[in-house]
Amino acid sequence: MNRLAEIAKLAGVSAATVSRTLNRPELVAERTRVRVMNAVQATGFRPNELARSLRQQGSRSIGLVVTDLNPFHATLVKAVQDTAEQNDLNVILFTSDDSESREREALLTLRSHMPQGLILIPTAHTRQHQKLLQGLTVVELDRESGLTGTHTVQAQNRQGALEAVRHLTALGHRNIGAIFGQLHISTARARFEGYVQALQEAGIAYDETLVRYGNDLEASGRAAALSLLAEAARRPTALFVSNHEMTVGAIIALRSLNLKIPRDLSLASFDDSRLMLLHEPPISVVAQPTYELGKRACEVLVRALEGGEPQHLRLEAPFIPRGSTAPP
Amino acid sequence: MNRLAEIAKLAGVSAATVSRTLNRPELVAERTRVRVMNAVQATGFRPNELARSLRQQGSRSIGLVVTDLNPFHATLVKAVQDTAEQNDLNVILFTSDDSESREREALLTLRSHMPQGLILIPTAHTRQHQKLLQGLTVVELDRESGLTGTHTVQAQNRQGALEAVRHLTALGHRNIGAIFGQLHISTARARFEGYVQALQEAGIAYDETLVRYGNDLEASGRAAALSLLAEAARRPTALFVSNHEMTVGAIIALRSLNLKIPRDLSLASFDDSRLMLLHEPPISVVAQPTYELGKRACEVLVRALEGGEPQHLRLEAPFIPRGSTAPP
DNA sequence: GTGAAAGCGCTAACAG
DNA sequence: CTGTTAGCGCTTTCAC
Repeated sequence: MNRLAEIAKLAGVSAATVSRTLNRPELVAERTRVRVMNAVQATGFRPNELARSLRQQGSRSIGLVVTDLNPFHATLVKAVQDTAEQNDLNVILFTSDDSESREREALLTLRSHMPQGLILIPTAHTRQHQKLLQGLTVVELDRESGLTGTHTVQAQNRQGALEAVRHLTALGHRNIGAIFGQLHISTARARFEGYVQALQEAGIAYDETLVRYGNDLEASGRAAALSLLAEAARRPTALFVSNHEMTVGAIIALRSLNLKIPRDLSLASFDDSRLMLLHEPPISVVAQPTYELGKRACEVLVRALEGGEPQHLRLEAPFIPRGSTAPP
Repeated sequence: MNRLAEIAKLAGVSAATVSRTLNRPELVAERTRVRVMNAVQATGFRPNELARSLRQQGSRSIGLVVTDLNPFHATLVKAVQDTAEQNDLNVILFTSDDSESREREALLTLRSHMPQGLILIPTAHTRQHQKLLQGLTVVELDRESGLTGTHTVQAQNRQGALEAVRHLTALGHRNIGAIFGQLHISTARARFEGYVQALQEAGIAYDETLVRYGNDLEASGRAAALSLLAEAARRPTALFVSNHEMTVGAIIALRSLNLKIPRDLSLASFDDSRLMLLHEPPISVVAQPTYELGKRACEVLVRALEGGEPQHLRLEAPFIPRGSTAPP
């Protein structure tokens, strides 16, 4: 006997009535409703979500695919999770590690769970997985893949980078090194454009020997910083690093070279954290509203599920000058 | 027509045969198998997990309930996630925030998804949720609740704290302040015991005015440190903080009091991170093998699902002395 | 080695 | 307002 039928027997009604009481109580007579609810309370009954989702052709779950699980992503996940819970949704989490196969696997697995929708940090491979997104409400978070029909929630990456590098040029820096992610990732591209624009505004020629590209992980930031400081024809007096993990790598590199911030090199970076704040000196950063990004992504998804046009949110990412940036 | 039936038609067999081909290919003739697999490949078919789980009375999912989602937990989650994926399991994530209602909600929701098992960071309320764990294979991670029949995977908390405080006494400290979590949490209790033992070994009387208790979050560490340094009858010359977030809070407190580490106060803490490593001076820590903890928890769960005695793993948490600890 | 049929636990039409 | 019935997509007997 299934659980629902048990309750039904206990309350002396049919299974359908129990189901109705739980899902559309207004259709049930008060007397009956009370009787059923008592039985439900007494047994601690919860309908089987699998059966319910199967029957309803859709679950109360949403997918969340992140590219990694560093502190930035953890905050995003927490925000999505909290917001989902408020909307009676639960989250199936995947990590793609920016890998094509893991992303595909995540999307395939997700689909087989009949999710309501999907919040996704897209990767370079997302476009080729377009078919797997068919029929799903998709919110792209943090980055954008260029796919049409999806919603997007991201920071004002270009503007943030622009302000950071403007700050450096205003301090008098002319040789400004920079480390970005791969330029086919929208965030890296936007931050790169902000960097270039700030140079232009200051009348500084763009010099490709001052720029390196990593993969957003710490090790690549370290390698990029070492390469930049060892090889650059003109040694930079300031460094702009476009994500948190690579900044950590850069800081480690600077220490190994025994360079003092900001005396030997000014450092400005993307993504605030307590590490950046407690560093000596504190690091000047572009502060993305991380929790807010995740929260809004989930809210956009919820609204989208109720129907509506694609939404495209861009949250402000203010630059916060701190002790790591000084005149050359 | 359901998807399975579609494949069946395409391959000219019955639905049952398609199902067999996917799940128990050895029962199917080679010729048929090839034909079915071709149809599956061609269409990119994935069986509906909901239907499958319902029919099989069990899903391929495991629950993961963490108390928070700070960097420590993020690493645990990633480890569990990675290991689960290798075992063809997927993870349903919940955050309890150490709250009774959120933990109960998580367990109720989880049950309705027919999970294989559960990895759980227990809270003070887990014991009263014992009924909700009935029939589930449970691995307690990081902490232990005292429930019987569960598996446990945790660090050697007492030993770690013991070594840290021994280090402080060896340096000559006699007034050693300490900040712990609530003592009914097993990790806090074990670390407290390590602290007390180290004092005993050094012939130092335990002084309760030197001890504070927080809730494992940053703000409480800050408050505890301020209280300790402002009010303690004998001002401590060293401070042991028993978790990462509270250590961050303590560091902030020390700065606000303009106390220099280790000149004015030695600091030793629990949980390594890049923040601790890059802090100036680097913080001496008890380094839990965080990723390993999550990985082993998942491995224990997988093994437990195949049957077997309750396992109780305790991983070493070595103390790493760094620049934040010095003679008084 | 394969197909027909039943059923996992639930919800939605349809009667009454 | 409530009960009966069918069926979501799959797997698993049970025959053949």
